[in-house]
Amino acid sequence: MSGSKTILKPTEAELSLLNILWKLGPATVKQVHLTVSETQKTGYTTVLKILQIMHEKTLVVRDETNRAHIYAPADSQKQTQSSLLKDLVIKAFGGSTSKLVMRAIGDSTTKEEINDIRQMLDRLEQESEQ
Amino acid sequence: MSGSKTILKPTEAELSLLNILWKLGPATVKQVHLTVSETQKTGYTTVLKILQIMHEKTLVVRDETNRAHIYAPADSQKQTQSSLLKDLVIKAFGGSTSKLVMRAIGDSTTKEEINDIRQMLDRLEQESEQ
DNA sequence: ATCAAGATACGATTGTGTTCGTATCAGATC
DNA sequence: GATCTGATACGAACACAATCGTATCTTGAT
Repeated sequence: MSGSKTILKPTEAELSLLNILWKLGPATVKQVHLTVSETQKTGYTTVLKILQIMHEKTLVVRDETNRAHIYAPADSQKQTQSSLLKDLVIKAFGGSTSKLVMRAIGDSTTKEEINDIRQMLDRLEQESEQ
Repeated sequence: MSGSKTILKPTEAELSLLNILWKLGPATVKQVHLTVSETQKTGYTTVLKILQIMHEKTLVVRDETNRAHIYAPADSQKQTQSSLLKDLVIKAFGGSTSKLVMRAIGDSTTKEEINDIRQMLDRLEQESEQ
């Protein structure tokens, strides 16, 4: 069920632009470039080119109504995060999500985070029990 | 404390060989290639080359005593998994491990896995409390 | 109509990952 | 010591990601 299609894995540069688009919402190249520039020095046309490539790959949708095109993520942040996780689970954790989760927890979670996670588990179990 | 060094991120092909080395223990190119061949068709020299590159990058150590060199992972599977997770947390989850964990749990864990994770949380909390 | 400003499109360059064919080397056997 | 075998080393080819300079296009103002 749900999405399917063969999973599209964004590259590193693409993912960083997706992060910006999820934060800004639909945006022009100019806006994206401006945001990028807060943390890195990257040329305008570099951002443009990557967005164009992402459009070809259907990682983003593009509204060409106006002269300055408006780009928006094709998939939700949630879907993309799930894809990337699934990929890592397969390639580095032998397909076991729980192994990944336990490694992640063991590494670097604070007490507050542990509580958040426990609540999440409770909620999940309730849902699946009724 | 612990490892540090700038995190060395294995590529996809490298990671697949690391998985084999963790499973086999120290092994020759021949052994690695044989194992690879169970699931993919990859040339012997391809495996050799990748192992050589990994050696240059210090992703593996190499025993050159005998004619057929013996390769072994430089870092533990645990360390590598942690590195990869950390990388994904930063690039796709805004640095929040708990967000990653919750996404992973929400996606695809079975009841048994949920129990495993809960036990892990309990253990963690006990440890940090004493 | 022309022009200037600001946008997209194109093309080249560079770097890196992956693959493998061929060359070379080392060691055992005759 | 010549040869055969099985290993490593080298180099080239291909693909893709990332970057950016330059060319082209569009539109509003003169």
